Amino acid sequence: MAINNKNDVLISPPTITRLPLYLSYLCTIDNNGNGYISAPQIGKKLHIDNTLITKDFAAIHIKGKRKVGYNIAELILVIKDFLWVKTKRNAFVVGIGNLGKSLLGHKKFQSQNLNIIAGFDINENVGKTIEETKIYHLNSFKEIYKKNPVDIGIITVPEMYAQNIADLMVESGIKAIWNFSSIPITAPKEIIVENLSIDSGLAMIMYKLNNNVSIIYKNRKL
Amino acid sequence: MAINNKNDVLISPPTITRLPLYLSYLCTIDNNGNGYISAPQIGKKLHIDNTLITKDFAAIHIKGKRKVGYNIAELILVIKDFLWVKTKRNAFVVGIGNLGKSLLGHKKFQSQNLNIIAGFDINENVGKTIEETKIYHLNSFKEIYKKNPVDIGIITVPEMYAQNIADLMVESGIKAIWNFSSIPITAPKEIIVENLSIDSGLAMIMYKLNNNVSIIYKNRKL
DNA sequence: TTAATATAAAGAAATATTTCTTTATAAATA
DNA sequence: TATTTATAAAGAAATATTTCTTTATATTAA
Repeated sequence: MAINNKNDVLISPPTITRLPLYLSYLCTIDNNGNGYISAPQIGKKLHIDNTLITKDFAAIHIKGKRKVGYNIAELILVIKDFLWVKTKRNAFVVGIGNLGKSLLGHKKFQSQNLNIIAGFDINENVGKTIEETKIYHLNSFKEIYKKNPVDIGIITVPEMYAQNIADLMVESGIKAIWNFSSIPITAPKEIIVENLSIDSGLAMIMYKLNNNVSIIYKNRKL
Repeated sequence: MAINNKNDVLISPPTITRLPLYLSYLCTIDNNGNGYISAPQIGKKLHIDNTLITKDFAAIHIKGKRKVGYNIAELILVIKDFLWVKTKRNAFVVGIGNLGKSLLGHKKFQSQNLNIIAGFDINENVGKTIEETKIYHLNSFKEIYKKNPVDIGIITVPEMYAQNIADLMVESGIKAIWNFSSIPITAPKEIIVENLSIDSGLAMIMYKLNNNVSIIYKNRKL
Protein backbone atom coordinates (compact mmCIF):
# COMPACT_ATOMS: atom_id res chain seq x y z
CA MET A 1 0.00 0.00 0.00
CA ALA A 2 1.46 3.32 -1.05
CA ILE A 3 2.23 5.98 1.50
CA ASN A 4 2.58 9.71 0.84
CA ASN A 5 4.84 12.37 2.29
CA LYS A 6 2.72 12.76 5.40
CA ASN A 7 2.66 9.00 6.06
CA ASP A 8 -1.04 8.82 5.34
CA VAL A 9 -2.29 5.72 3.67
CA LEU A 10 -3.16 6.61 0.11
CA ILE A 11 -6.53 5.84 -1.37
CA SER A 12 -6.06 3.88 -4.58
CA PRO A 13 -6.63 5.65 -7.90
CA PRO A 14 -9.51 3.39 -8.98
CA THR A 15 -11.27 4.20 -5.72
CA ILE A 16 -10.75 7.93 -6.22
CA THR A 17 -12.25 7.78 -9.68
CA ARG A 18 -15.26 5.79 -8.48
CA LEU A 19 -16.13 8.08 -5.58
CA PRO A 20 -17.51 10.85 -7.83
CA LEU A 21 -19.71 8.26 -9.54
CA TYR A 22 -21.22 7.20 -6.24
CA LEU A 23 -21.69 10.82 -5.28
CA SER A 24 -23.48 11.75 -8.50
CA TYR A 25 -25.73 8.74 -8.28
CA LEU A 26 -26.55 9.34 -4.63
CA CYS A 27 -27.46 12.96 -5.35
CA THR A 28 -30.02 11.85 -7.91
CA ILE A 29 -31.85 9.74 -5.32
CA ASP A 30 -31.57 12.07 -2.34
CA ASN A 31 -35.31 12.63 -2.18
CA ASN A 32 -36.27 12.46 1.48
CA GLY A 33 -32.89 13.20 3.01
CA ASN A 34 -32.91 10.51 5.62
CA GLY A 35 -33.12 7.32 3.61
CA TYR A 36 -30.77 4.37 3.52
CA ILE A 37 -29.27 2.59 0.55
CA SER A 38 -27.39 -0.70 0.39
CA ALA A 39 -24.22 -1.47 -1.50
CA PRO A 40 -26.01 -4.11 -3.63
CA GLN A 41 -28.60 -1.50 -4.65
CA ILE A 42 -25.93 0.95 -5.76
CA GLY A 43 -24.03 -1.83 -7.46
CA LYS A 44 -27.00 -2.93 -9.51
CA LYS A 45 -27.36 0.58 -10.91
CA LEU A 46 -23.73 1.34 -11.59
CA HIS A 47 -22.68 -2.19 -12.58
CA ILE A 48 -20.06 -2.31 -9.87
CA ASP A 49 -19.54 -5.27 -7.54
CA ASN A 50 -21.15 -4.53 -4.19
CA THR A 51 -18.22 -5.64 -2.05
CA LEU A 52 -16.05 -3.27 -4.01
CA ILE A 53 -18.43 -0.45 -3.15
CA THR A 54 -18.31 -1.40 0.52
CA LYS A 55 -14.52 -1.33 0.38
CA ASP A 56 -14.43 2.01 -1.38
CA PHE A 57 -16.62 3.43 1.38
CA ALA A 58 -14.49 1.79 4.06
CA ALA A 59 -11.42 3.44 2.53
CA ILE A 60 -12.80 6.84 3.49
CA HIS A 61 -14.13 5.52 6.81
CA ILE A 62 -17.80 5.31 6.03
CA LYS A 63 -19.51 2.52 7.93
CA GLY A 64 -22.87 1.03 7.11
CA LYS A 65 -25.45 -0.63 9.33
CA ARG A 66 -25.93 -4.32 8.87
CA LYS A 67 -29.24 -5.24 7.33
CA VAL A 68 -29.94 -1.55 6.67
CA GLY A 69 -27.25 -0.13 4.45
CA TYR A 70 -25.72 3.32 4.36
CA ASN A 71 -27.34 6.58 5.35
CA ILE A 72 -27.64 8.47 2.09
CA ALA A 73 -27.21 11.93 3.57
CA GLU A 74 -24.12 10.85 5.48
CA LEU A 75 -22.66 9.16 2.41
CA ILE A 76 -23.10 12.32 0.36
CA LEU A 77 -21.63 14.46 3.11
CA VAL A 78 -18.55 12.35 3.69
CA ILE A 79 -17.75 11.71 0.02
CA LYS A 80 -18.19 15.41 -0.78
CA ASP A 81 -16.01 16.31 2.12
CA PHE A 82 -13.33 13.86 1.07
CA LEU A 83 -13.33 14.77 -2.61
CA TRP A 84 -13.83 18.48 -2.44
CA VAL A 85 -11.77 19.31 0.59
CA LYS A 86 -12.52 22.77 1.91
CA THR A 87 -9.31 24.28 0.51
CA LYS A 88 -10.29 26.51 -2.40
CA ARG A 89 -8.05 26.07 -5.44
CA ASN A 90 -7.72 28.79 -8.04
CA ALA A 91 -7.19 28.05 -11.72
CA PHE A 92 -6.44 29.65 -15.07
CA VAL A 93 -7.95 28.44 -18.34
CA VAL A 94 -5.85 28.85 -21.47
CA GLY A 95 -7.79 28.60 -24.73
CA ILE A 96 -11.22 30.19 -24.88
CA GLY A 97 -12.77 28.24 -27.72
CA ASN A 98 -15.97 26.28 -27.34
CA LEU A 99 -14.40 23.88 -24.87
CA GLY A 100 -12.84 26.64 -22.79
CA LYS A 101 -16.12 28.53 -22.68
CA SER A 102 -17.93 25.41 -21.62
CA LEU A 103 -15.53 25.06 -18.66
CA LEU A 104 -15.92 28.74 -17.75
CA GLY A 105 -19.66 28.11 -17.52
CA HIS A 106 -19.38 24.89 -15.54
CA LYS A 107 -21.22 25.89 -12.37
CA LYS A 108 -20.43 22.66 -10.56
CA PHE A 109 -16.79 23.72 -10.09
CA GLN A 110 -17.87 26.16 -7.40
CA SER A 111 -19.14 23.39 -5.15
CA GLN A 112 -15.98 21.44 -5.90
CA ASN A 113 -13.84 24.28 -4.61
CA LEU A 114 -12.39 25.00 -8.01
CA ASN A 115 -12.36 28.68 -8.85
CA ILE A 116 -11.43 29.79 -12.35
CA ILE A 117 -10.13 33.30 -11.87
CA ALA A 118 -8.92 34.15 -15.38
CA GLY A 119 -8.92 32.99 -18.99
CA PHE A 120 -6.24 33.46 -21.63
CA ASP A 121 -6.26 33.51 -25.41
CA ILE A 122 -4.75 35.39 -28.34
CA ASN A 123 -7.85 36.19 -30.37
CA GLU A 124 -10.87 38.47 -30.28
CA ASN A 125 -11.91 37.16 -26.87
CA VAL A 126 -9.06 39.05 -25.20
CA GLY A 127 -10.49 41.83 -23.08
CA LYS A 128 -13.96 40.33 -22.89
CA THR A 129 -15.60 38.96 -19.79
CA ILE A 130 -17.10 35.52 -20.40
CA GLU A 131 -19.19 33.79 -17.76
CA GLU A 132 -18.01 36.43 -15.29
CA THR A 133 -14.38 35.61 -16.02
CA LYS A 134 -11.97 38.13 -17.49
CA ILE A 135 -10.04 36.99 -20.58
CA TYR A 136 -6.43 38.19 -20.91
CA HIS A 137 -3.87 37.98 -23.68
CA LEU A 138 -1.57 34.99 -23.37
CA ASN A 139 1.41 37.36 -23.34
CA SER A 140 0.42 38.60 -19.91
CA PHE A 141 0.21 35.10 -18.44
CA LYS A 142 3.33 35.28 -16.29
CA GLU A 143 2.59 38.79 -15.12
CA ILE A 144 -0.92 37.90 -14.00
CA TYR A 145 0.31 34.66 -12.45
CA LYS A 146 2.75 36.68 -10.34
CA LYS A 147 -0.04 38.91 -9.05
CA ASN A 148 -2.46 36.01 -8.55
CA PRO A 149 -0.70 32.66 -8.42
CA VAL A 150 -2.95 29.65 -8.99
CA ASP A 151 -2.51 25.95 -8.26
CA ILE A 152 -4.12 24.60 -11.39
CA GLY A 153 -3.66 25.35 -15.09
CA ILE A 154 -6.35 24.17 -17.46
CA ILE A 155 -5.37 23.68 -21.10
CA THR A 156 -8.06 23.86 -23.78
CA VAL A 157 -6.02 24.94 -26.80
CA PRO A 158 -5.60 23.02 -30.07
CA GLU A 159 -3.19 20.14 -29.67
CA MET A 160 -0.32 21.78 -31.56
CA TYR A 161 -0.02 24.48 -28.88
CA ALA A 162 -0.74 22.36 -25.81
CA GLN A 163 2.83 21.44 -24.91
CA ASN A 164 4.02 25.05 -25.17
CA ILE A 165 1.27 26.21 -22.86
CA ALA A 166 2.16 23.43 -20.44
CA ASP A 167 5.79 24.54 -20.46
CA LEU A 168 4.72 28.12 -19.80
CA MET A 169 2.65 26.96 -16.86
CA VAL A 170 5.50 24.93 -15.43
CA GLU A 171 7.94 27.85 -15.78
CA SER A 172 5.46 30.10 -14.02
CA GLY A 173 5.25 27.74 -11.07
CA ILE A 174 1.91 26.02 -11.43
CA LYS A 175 1.51 22.80 -9.41
CA ALA A 176 -1.07 20.92 -11.44
CA ILE A 177 -2.06 20.82 -15.09
CA TRP A 178 -5.43 19.65 -16.29
CA ASN A 179 -5.06 19.04 -19.99
CA PHE A 180 -8.18 18.91 -22.15
CA SER A 181 -6.34 19.10 -25.46
CA SER A 182 -6.41 15.90 -27.43
CA ILE A 183 -2.70 15.27 -27.05
CA PRO A 184 -1.09 14.18 -23.78
CA ILE A 185 1.35 16.74 -22.45
CA THR A 186 4.50 15.97 -20.55
CA ALA A 187 5.98 17.78 -17.59
CA PRO A 188 8.59 17.26 -14.88
CA LYS A 189 7.47 14.57 -12.53
CA GLU A 190 6.87 16.85 -9.58
CA ILE A 191 4.05 18.47 -11.56
CA ILE A 192 0.63 16.87 -11.25
CA VAL A 193 -0.66 16.20 -14.76
CA GLU A 194 -4.11 14.97 -15.56
CA ASN A 195 -4.71 14.39 -19.25
CA LEU A 196 -8.41 14.12 -19.92
CA SER A 197 -7.86 11.94 -22.92
CA ILE A 198 -10.76 12.06 -25.30
CA ASP A 199 -8.81 9.67 -27.51
CA SER A 200 -8.58 7.05 -24.78
CA GLY A 201 -12.33 7.14 -24.30
CA LEU A 202 -13.02 6.80 -27.98
CA ALA A 203 -10.41 4.05 -28.23
CA MET A 204 -12.26 2.03 -25.58
CA ILE A 205 -15.59 2.47 -27.36
CA MET A 206 -14.17 1.53 -30.74
CA TYR A 207 -12.36 -1.47 -29.32
CA LYS A 208 -15.47 -2.74 -27.59
CA LEU A 209 -17.67 -2.18 -30.63
CA ASN A 210 -15.20 -3.98 -32.84
CA ASN A 211 -14.79 -6.89 -30.43
CA ASN A 212 -18.28 -7.34 -28.93
CA VAL A 213 -16.87 -6.80 -25.54
CA SER A 214 -19.58 -5.16 -23.45
CA ILE A 215 -20.29 -8.41 -21.63
CA ILE A 216 -16.76 -9.28 -20.56
CA TYR A 217 -15.28 -7.34 -17.67
CA LYS A 218 -18.87 -6.38 -16.98
CA ASN A 219 -18.39 -5.42 -13.38
CA ARG A 220 -15.14 -3.62 -13.84
CA LYS A 221 -14.46 0.00 -14.41
CA LEU A 222 -12.74 -0.23 -17.77
CA MET B 1 -6.77 -13.45 -19.53
CA ALA B 2 -10.20 -12.39 -20.70
CA ILE B 3 -11.58 -13.74 -23.95
CA ASN B 4 -14.36 -12.20 -26.03
CA ASN B 5 -17.19 -13.69 -28.07
CA LYS B 6 -14.94 -14.46 -30.99
CA ASN B 7 -12.33 -16.20 -28.79
CA ASP B 8 -9.79 -13.47 -29.43
CA VAL B 9 -7.50 -12.59 -26.58
CA LEU B 10 -8.55 -9.23 -25.26
CA ILE B 11 -6.14 -6.37 -24.89
CA SER B 12 -6.31 -5.06 -21.34
CA PRO B 13 -8.08 -1.75 -20.69
CA PRO B 14 -4.97 0.00 -19.36
CA THR B 15 -3.14 -0.93 -22.54
CA ILE B 16 -5.98 0.37 -24.70
CA THR B 17 -5.94 3.70 -22.90
CA ARG B 18 -2.18 4.02 -23.23
CA LEU B 19 -2.00 3.30 -26.94
CA PRO B 20 -3.45 6.71 -27.92
CA LEU B 21 -0.84 8.38 -25.73
CA TYR B 22 1.96 6.62 -27.54
CA LEU B 23 0.39 7.48 -30.86
CA SER B 24 0.04 11.17 -30.06
CA TYR B 25 3.57 11.37 -28.80
CA LEU B 26 4.98 9.52 -31.80
CA CYS B 27 3.17 11.84 -34.19
CA THR B 28 4.84 14.86 -32.62
CA ILE B 29 8.30 13.43 -33.35
CA ASP B 30 7.64 11.96 -36.77
CA ASN B 31 10.01 14.37 -38.49
CA ASN B 32 11.95 12.29 -41.00
CA GLY B 33 9.57 9.38 -41.34
CA ASN B 34 12.15 6.63 -41.12
CA GLY B 35 13.64 7.11 -37.65
CA TYR B 36 13.74 4.70 -34.76
CA ILE B 37 12.80 5.24 -31.15
CA SER B 38 13.42 3.03 -28.13
CA ALA B 39 11.02 2.14 -25.36
CA PRO B 40 13.23 3.84 -22.74
CA GLN B 41 13.15 7.07 -24.77
CA ILE B 42 9.36 7.04 -24.94
CA GLY B 43 9.16 6.11 -21.29
CA LYS B 44 11.30 9.01 -20.21
CA LYS B 45 8.92 11.44 -21.91
CA LEU B 46 5.63 9.91 -20.85
CA HIS B 47 6.75 8.76 -17.38
CA ILE B 48 5.83 5.17 -18.16
CA ASP B 49 8.05 2.19 -17.36
CA ASN B 50 9.86 1.06 -20.51
CA THR B 51 9.12 -2.64 -20.12
CA LEU B 52 5.46 -1.78 -19.88
CA ILE B 53 5.70 0.06 -23.17
CA THR B 54 7.40 -2.92 -24.77
CA LYS B 55 4.60 -5.16 -23.52
CA ASP B 56 1.90 -2.80 -24.74
CA PHE B 57 3.49 -2.91 -28.19
CA ALA B 58 3.86 -6.68 -28.03
CA ALA B 59 0.14 -6.94 -27.24
CA ILE B 60 -0.66 -5.59 -30.69
CA HIS B 61 2.18 -7.55 -32.28
CA ILE B 62 4.69 -4.79 -32.83
CA LYS B 63 8.27 -6.03 -32.61
CA GLY B 64 11.32 -3.87 -32.14
CA LYS B 65 14.91 -4.41 -33.17
CA ARG B 66 17.40 -5.06 -30.42
CA LYS B 67 19.81 -2.24 -29.85
CA VAL B 68 17.82 -0.06 -32.28
CA GLY B 69 14.29 0.30 -31.03
CA TYR B 70 11.05 0.61 -32.91
CA ASN B 71 10.52 2.03 -36.36
CA ILE B 72 8.49 5.17 -35.75
CA ALA B 73 6.54 5.05 -38.99
CA GLU B 74 5.63 1.42 -38.44
CA LEU B 75 4.60 2.08 -34.85
CA ILE B 76 2.30 4.89 -35.94
CA LEU B 77 0.83 2.79 -38.70
CA VAL B 78 0.13 -0.27 -36.58
CA ILE B 79 -1.26 1.61 -33.56
CA LYS B 80 -3.50 3.72 -35.81
CA ASP B 81 -4.66 0.62 -37.56
CA PHE B 82 -5.41 -1.14 -34.31
CA LEU B 83 -7.18 1.77 -32.63
CA TRP B 84 -9.05 3.25 -35.52
CA VAL B 85 -10.06 0.11 -37.35
CA LYS B 86 -11.23 0.84 -40.86
CA THR B 87 -14.91 0.36 -40.01
CA LYS B 88 -16.55 3.80 -40.06
CA ARG B 89 -18.85 4.42 -37.10
CA ASN B 90 -21.61 6.99 -37.29
CA ALA B 91 -22.75 9.00 -34.29
CA PHE B 92 -25.36 11.47 -33.08
CA VAL B 93 -24.59 14.30 -30.67
CA VAL B 94 -27.36 15.37 -28.30
CA GLY B 95 -26.86 18.78 -26.70
CA ILE B 96 -25.45 21.55 -28.87
CA GLY B 97 -24.05 23.84 -26.21
CA ASN B 98 -20.43 24.87 -26.10
CA LEU B 99 -19.26 21.33 -25.45
CA GLY B 100 -21.41 19.85 -28.19
CA LYS B 101 -20.20 22.45 -30.66
CA SER B 102 -16.63 21.73 -29.73
CA LEU B 103 -17.17 18.04 -30.54
CA LEU B 104 -18.87 18.91 -33.84
CA GLY B 105 -15.72 20.82 -34.76
CA HIS B 106 -13.29 18.14 -33.62
CA LYS B 107 -11.57 17.39 -36.94
CA LYS B 108 -9.55 14.49 -35.54
CA PHE B 109 -12.65 12.28 -35.38
CA GLN B 110 -12.54 11.88 -39.15
CA SER B 111 -9.19 10.14 -39.03
CA GLN B 112 -10.47 8.04 -36.15
CA ASN B 113 -13.35 6.78 -38.26
CA LEU B 114 -15.94 8.55 -36.16
CA ASN B 115 -18.50 10.39 -38.21
CA ILE B 116 -20.98 12.68 -36.50
CA ILE B 117 -23.94 12.73 -38.87
CA ALA B 118 -26.46 14.75 -36.86
CA GLY B 119 -26.91 16.92 -33.79
CA PHE B 120 -29.97 17.29 -31.58
CA ASP B 121 -31.21 20.00 -29.26
CA ILE B 122 -34.40 21.77 -28.27
CA ASN B 123 -33.35 25.41 -28.56
CA GLU B 124 -32.57 28.00 -31.21
CA ASN B 125 -29.91 25.78 -32.76
CA VAL B 126 -32.57 23.47 -34.21
CA GLY B 127 -32.57 23.82 -37.98
CA LYS B 128 -29.11 25.31 -38.17
CA THR B 129 -26.07 23.66 -39.69
CA ILE B 130 -23.07 23.84 -37.37
CA GLU B 131 -19.65 22.66 -38.47
CA GLU B 132 -21.33 21.09 -41.49
CA THR B 133 -23.65 19.08 -39.28
CA LYS B 134 -27.42 19.49 -39.35
CA ILE B 135 -29.10 20.10 -35.99
CA TYR B 136 -32.52 18.54 -35.44
CA HIS B 137 -35.13 18.84 -32.73
CA LEU B 138 -34.84 16.17 -30.08
CA ASN B 139 -38.43 15.13 -30.81
CA SER B 140 -37.36 13.73 -34.15
CA PHE B 141 -34.57 11.62 -32.67
CA LYS B 142 -36.22 8.23 -33.13
CA GLU B 143 -37.49 9.08 -36.57
CA ILE B 144 -34.06 10.14 -37.76
CA TYR B 145 -32.44 7.16 -36.07
CA LYS B 146 -34.76 4.86 -38.01
CA LYS B 147 -33.71 6.43 -41.29
CA ASN B 148 -30.03 6.57 -40.36
CA PRO B 149 -29.16 4.25 -37.49
CA VAL B 150 -25.88 5.01 -35.77
CA ASP B 151 -23.68 2.95 -33.46
CA ILE B 152 -22.71 5.71 -31.06
CA GLY B 153 -24.70 8.30 -29.14
CA ILE B 154 -22.81 11.22 -27.67
CA ILE B 155 -24.40 13.02 -24.73
CA THR B 156 -23.45 16.64 -24.05
CA VAL B 157 -26.55 17.90 -22.24
CA PRO B 158 -26.71 19.30 -18.69
CA GLU B 159 -26.56 16.53 -16.13
CA MET B 160 -30.22 16.66 -15.17
CA TYR B 161 -31.23 15.52 -18.67
CA ALA B 162 -28.42 13.05 -19.32
CA GLN B 163 -30.12 9.88 -18.09
CA ASN B 164 -33.28 10.59 -20.07
CA ILE B 165 -31.28 11.04 -23.24
CA ALA B 166 -29.42 7.82 -22.51
CA ASP B 167 -32.72 5.97 -22.10
CA LEU B 168 -33.95 7.40 -25.40
CA MET B 169 -30.78 6.20 -27.10
CA VAL B 170 -31.11 2.72 -25.63
CA GLU B 171 -34.76 2.47 -26.68
CA SER B 172 -33.82 3.52 -30.18
CA GLY B 173 -31.25 0.75 -30.45
CA ILE B 174 -27.90 2.48 -30.08
CA LYS B 175 -24.98 0.19 -29.21
CA ALA B 176 -22.63 2.59 -27.44
CA ILE B 177 -23.06 5.74 -25.41
CA TRP B 178 -20.30 8.28 -24.92
CA ASN B 179 -21.41 10.45 -22.05
CA PHE B 180 -19.78 13.87 -21.61
CA SER B 181 -22.30 15.14 -19.08
CA SER B 182 -20.90 15.48 -15.61
CA ILE B 183 -23.03 12.69 -14.18
CA PRO B 184 -22.46 9.02 -14.96
CA ILE B 185 -25.37 7.44 -16.79
CA THR B 186 -26.53 3.88 -16.40
CA ALA B 187 -27.75 1.51 -19.07
CA PRO B 188 -28.43 -2.21 -19.55
CA LYS B 189 -25.20 -4.10 -19.47
CA GLU B 190 -25.22 -5.05 -23.14
CA ILE B 191 -24.84 -1.34 -23.97
CA ILE B 192 -21.30 0.00 -24.14
CA VAL B 193 -21.11 3.05 -21.88
CA GLU B 194 -18.14 5.32 -21.64
CA ASN B 195 -18.53 8.11 -19.11
CA LEU B 196 -15.95 10.77 -19.71
CA SER B 197 -15.93 11.81 -16.12
CA ILE B 198 -14.72 15.32 -15.65
CA ASP B 199 -15.37 14.87 -11.91
CA SER B 200 -13.02 11.90 -11.72
CA GLY B 201 -10.24 13.91 -13.31
CA LEU B 202 -10.74 16.82 -10.97
CA ALA B 203 -10.98 14.45 -8.02
CA MET B 204 -7.57 13.02 -8.85
CA ILE B 205 -6.03 16.47 -9.13
CA MET B 206 -7.55 17.68 -5.89
CA TYR B 207 -6.55 14.52 -4.07
CA LYS B 208 -2.97 14.78 -5.26
CA LEU B 209 -2.73 18.49 -4.46
CA ASN B 210 -4.12 17.90 -1.00
CA ASN B 211 -1.83 14.94 -0.30
CA ASN B 212 1.43 15.85 -2.06
CA VAL B 213 1.18 12.76 -4.11
CA SER B 214 2.82 13.53 -7.45
CA ILE B 215 5.89 11.51 -6.51
CA ILE B 216 4.24 8.30 -5.42
CA TYR B 217 2.91 6.01 -8.14
CA LYS B 218 5.10 8.09 -10.42
CA ASN B 219 5.34 5.61 -13.26
CA ARG B 220 1.74 4.57 -13.16
CA LYS B 221 -1.16 5.78 -15.17
CA LEU B 222 -3.34 7.01 -12.38
C1' DT C 1 38.02 -8.82 -34.62
C1' DT C 2 36.74 -8.22 -30.04
C1' DA C 3 34.59 -5.89 -26.40
C1' DA C 4 31.25 -2.88 -24.74
C1' DT C 5 26.69 -1.21 -24.88
C1' DA C 6 21.91 -0.36 -25.72
C1' DT C 7 17.94 -2.46 -26.31
C1' DA C 8 14.02 -5.86 -27.03
C1' DA C 9 12.11 -10.01 -25.26
C1' DA C 10 10.80 -13.38 -22.13
C1' DG C 11 9.90 -14.86 -17.76
C1' DA C 12 9.60 -14.28 -12.72
C1' DA C 13 8.22 -11.65 -8.99
C1' DA C 14 5.81 -8.17 -6.77
C1' DT C 15 2.02 -5.38 -6.24
C1' DA C 16 -2.56 -3.78 -6.75
C1' DT C 17 -7.16 -4.60 -7.38
C1' DT C 18 -11.16 -7.11 -7.62
C1' DT C 19 -13.99 -10.95 -6.53
C1' DC C 20 -15.35 -14.70 -3.62
C1' DT C 21 -16.38 -16.70 0.88
C1' DT C 22 -17.51 -16.59 5.39
C1' DT C 23 -19.12 -14.46 9.48
C1' DA C 24 -21.67 -11.35 12.35
C1' DT C 25 -25.65 -8.86 13.24
C1' DA C 26 -29.65 -6.06 13.01
C1' DA C 27 -34.30 -6.05 11.39
C1' DA C 28 -38.38 -8.28 10.03
C1' DT C 29 -41.48 -12.01 10.41
C1' DA C 30 -43.65 -15.98 12.07
C1' DT D 1 -39.16 -15.60 21.34
C1' DA D 2 -37.11 -18.01 17.58
C1' DT D 3 -36.20 -18.03 12.76
C1' DT D 4 -35.22 -16.06 8.59
C1' DT D 5 -33.16 -12.67 5.82
C1' DA D 6 -30.60 -8.81 4.09
C1' DT D 7 -26.67 -6.68 4.59
C1' DA D 8 -21.97 -4.93 6.14
C1' DA D 9 -17.47 -6.42 7.33
C1' DA D 10 -13.44 -9.02 7.32
C1' DG D 11 -10.46 -12.05 5.31
C1' DA D 12 -8.94 -15.23 1.62
C1' DA D 13 -8.37 -16.12 -3.02
C1' DA D 14 -8.09 -14.99 -7.65
C1' DT D 15 -6.94 -12.05 -11.17
C1' DA D 16 -4.81 -8.32 -13.46
C1' DT D 17 -1.19 -5.31 -13.95
C1' DT D 18 3.15 -3.56 -13.32
C1' DT D 19 7.90 -3.90 -12.22
C1' DC D 20 12.14 -6.43 -11.83
C1' DT D 21 15.58 -9.68 -13.58
C1' DT D 22 17.81 -12.11 -16.89
C1' DT D 23 19.01 -13.24 -21.49
C1' DA D 24 19.88 -12.64 -26.32
C1' DT D 25 21.47 -9.87 -29.91
C1' DA D 26 22.45 -6.21 -33.05
C1' DT D 27 25.21 -2.09 -33.38
C1' DT D 28 29.00 0.72 -32.30
C1' DA D 29 33.50 1.60 -30.90
C1' DA D 30 38.04 0.28 -29.82
